[in-house]
Amino acid sequence: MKQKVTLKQIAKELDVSISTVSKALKDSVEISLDTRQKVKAFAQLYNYKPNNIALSLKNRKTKTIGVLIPEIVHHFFTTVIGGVEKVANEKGYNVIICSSNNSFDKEVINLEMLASGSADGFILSVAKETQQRKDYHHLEETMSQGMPIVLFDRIIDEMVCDKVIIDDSKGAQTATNHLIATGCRNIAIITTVDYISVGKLRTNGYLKALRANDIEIREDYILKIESIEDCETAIADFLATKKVDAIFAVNELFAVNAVKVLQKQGKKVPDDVAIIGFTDGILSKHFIPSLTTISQHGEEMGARAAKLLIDKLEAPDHEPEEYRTVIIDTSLIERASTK
Amino acid sequence: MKQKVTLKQIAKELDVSISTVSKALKDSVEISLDTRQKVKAFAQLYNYKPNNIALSLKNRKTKTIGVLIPEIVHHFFTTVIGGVEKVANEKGYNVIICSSNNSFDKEVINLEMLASGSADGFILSVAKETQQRKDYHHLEETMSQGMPIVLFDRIIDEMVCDKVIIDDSKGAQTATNHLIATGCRNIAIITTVDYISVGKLRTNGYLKALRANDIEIREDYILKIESIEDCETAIADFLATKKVDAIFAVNELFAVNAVKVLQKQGKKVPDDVAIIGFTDGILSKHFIPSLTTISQHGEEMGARAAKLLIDKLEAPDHEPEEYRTVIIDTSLIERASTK
DNA sequence: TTGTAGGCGTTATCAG
DNA sequence: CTGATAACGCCTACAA
Repeated sequence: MKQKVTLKQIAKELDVSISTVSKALKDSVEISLDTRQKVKAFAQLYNYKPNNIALSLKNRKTKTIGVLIPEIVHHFFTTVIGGVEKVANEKGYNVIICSSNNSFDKEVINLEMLASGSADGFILSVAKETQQRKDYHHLEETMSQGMPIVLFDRIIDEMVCDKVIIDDSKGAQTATNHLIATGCRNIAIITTVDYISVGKLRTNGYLKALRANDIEIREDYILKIESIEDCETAIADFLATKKVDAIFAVNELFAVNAVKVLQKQGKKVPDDVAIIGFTDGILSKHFIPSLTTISQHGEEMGARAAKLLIDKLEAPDHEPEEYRTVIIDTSLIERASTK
Repeated sequence: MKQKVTLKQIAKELDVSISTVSKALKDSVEISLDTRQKVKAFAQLYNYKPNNIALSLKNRKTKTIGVLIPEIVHHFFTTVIGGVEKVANEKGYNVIICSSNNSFDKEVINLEMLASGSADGFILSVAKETQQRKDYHHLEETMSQGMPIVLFDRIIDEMVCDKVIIDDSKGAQTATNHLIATGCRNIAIITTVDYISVGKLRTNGYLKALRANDIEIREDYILKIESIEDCETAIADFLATKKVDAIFAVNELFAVNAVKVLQKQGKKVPDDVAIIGFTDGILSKHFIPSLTTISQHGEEMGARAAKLLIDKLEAPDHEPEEYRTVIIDTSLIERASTK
C-alpha cells in the first residue's frame, strides 16, 4: 500500500532540494519554469497533498472550528451546524463536530482533545450535566489559553465570552400571547426543570405573558418534567384532572406527547385544546395536526456564531477584548395545532 | 491572554532541558523523584497539555476516526454516529464528524481535509450526488494512501473495502411479508429513484416478496420519488386513483406523507390502508398512528463499522489485506400503522 | 540523573 | 535559480 507522498520524497526522486520542491509547488518565481513544471507534474502524478498536521504545527493554527453540542440526535442542533458550516466554509474554515451526549465528562474530554491542536476556536452549547454542576473550568481554561469560545442556546450567564441566543423569554411570551389572542384563558405549560437555562427562561416568558394579560397564574397549570423518557405518563397524569384550553410546550417532544394524551382523552386539537411548541423541527412539521411553534432559526444562530468566532480568530492580537451577545429573533410559525 | 504552555517554556522556567521535562511528566525512572515532582507541579499549575498536533506529526497517527455522512439532519445517521463514538472512545479514539450535505464536492473536500492529517481512517456513507456520478476517485485515493475506509449504508459495490450494511432487500421483504401476512394484497411501494442504492434494493425486496407470494406485480403500484420536497403532492397524485390496501414506504418521510394523504382522503390507517416504513426514527415513533417500521439498528451499524476500522488501523503492516462486509440484521417493529 | 540531537512535514529566510 | 537551515512541539535513542 502506497504511503502519503511528502516533499522529501519528491525531492529525492527528482534529485532537487526540499525547498525547491516546496517553492515550485507554490509557483514561486524564484524557480525556473522548467523545474516548476517538472515538480508539479510529479506531484500531481503522486497525488501530493500538503500535510495539514505539519502546516498546523508550523502556522500555529488549524483553520478549523470545533462545534460541541449536547446531542447530535437533535434536529435543532443539526440545523445550527448547517449554519456554522456555511459561514465557515465561505471563510476557508473547516468544521469539526463533537457531541457531549449531555455528559459533563465527555464535554471536558472532547473540548480538551479539540483544544489541544485540532481547532482554533469553539462554538459550543453546554451539556445538561454541565449546567447542573456549574463547573466551567474546562471552558475557562481553553479561553485562557487563547482559544475563543462562542456559546449558543444553552449558554452560561457567568461566562465572559461571545454568545448567540434567542430571547427565550420573549419567544415564550409570543407563544403564550398567541394562545391568549386566539381566545384561550386556561393555559398550561409543560416545561423542563429549572436548571435547564432555556427551560427556565421560557417558563418566565409564559408567566410574564399571563401577568401582562391579567390572567391568573395557577401553579397547578405548570408541569416541570425532569426526564424525557417518562414524559408521556407525566403529561397524562398532569392533564387527567385539569380542564385547560391551551398548552404551551417548551419543546417538540412535550408538545407531541401532549397531543397524544389529549387524543386518548378524546379531546380535539385545536378545537378543545390548542397546542403550541418551541423549536421548529421535523416532528412539528410533519405531525398531524402540524404544530404551531416558535422557530429558533437554528441555521441563523449557527451562522452568527461562526461569524463571531471567525472575527475573533482573525482579529489582530493587540485588539482590546470585547464580547458580544447576539440575540436572534424568534418567530411564530402558525400551523394546525392552534386556532 | 495566556498562551498554551509548551515543554520548552516549562524547561526554561525550571532551568532544565526539554527532554528532562518530557521524561519527568511521563514519570520516567530516569529522572530523580525531586525533579519529577517539581516538573509535574509546575506543569499542573500552568495546565500543561501535550500538543496533539505535534504528537500526530511525530507518531504519524492521529488516533481519531473521521465520520463522513450525507446529512447530519437525519436521525438514522446520528444514531450510527452514536455507535461509532461508543466503540471509538472505548479504544481510545476520538471521532470527528463531517457532513457532505449530499454534495459530491463537499464530500471530496471534507475527505481530503480530514485525510491530510486529521484522521487515521474513515467511516463513510456516500453522498447522493456521488452515487449518481459514480466518481469515487477521492475514496480510492485516500485508500491508496494507506487510510482505511469503512463504507456503511449507502455503499458502493465496486469499491474494495470494508462495508457495513443491512440487508435492505431482506428488510423490504420482511416488511412486505408482514403486510401480506396481515391480509393485504394490493400493496403499493413508495420508493426512491434507482440510483440511490438502498432505495433500489428495497424495491427489489418488495418485488421479491410479492413474487414469492404469487401476488401480481403492478407497475402502477410503484412510485419512485426523486425529491423529498414535493413528495406529498407526488404521493397524493399517486394515491388519488389507486385503491390499495397497504403501502410500503422506503423511508420515514414517505410513510408519514402517505398517512397524511390518506387521512385527507378520509381513509383510516391501518383499517383501510396499512402502512409500513423503513428506518426507525423519531417521526415513526411519535407519529399518530405510530408507524410500524423496519429498524436498521443504526447504533449497531456504527459500532461494527468502528470495530472494523480500528481493527484495520491496528493491524500489523505486513498483514495481508482482507476486506469484510458485515450485514446487520434488520428487525420489524410493530406499531399502530399495520394490523 | 540529565542533556543533546535528530526527526515527523512544512515554510521562510538567507546564503550560495 | 537553488539549497541549506531553523523553527513549529514533541519524543527518544544515545551521549555525557
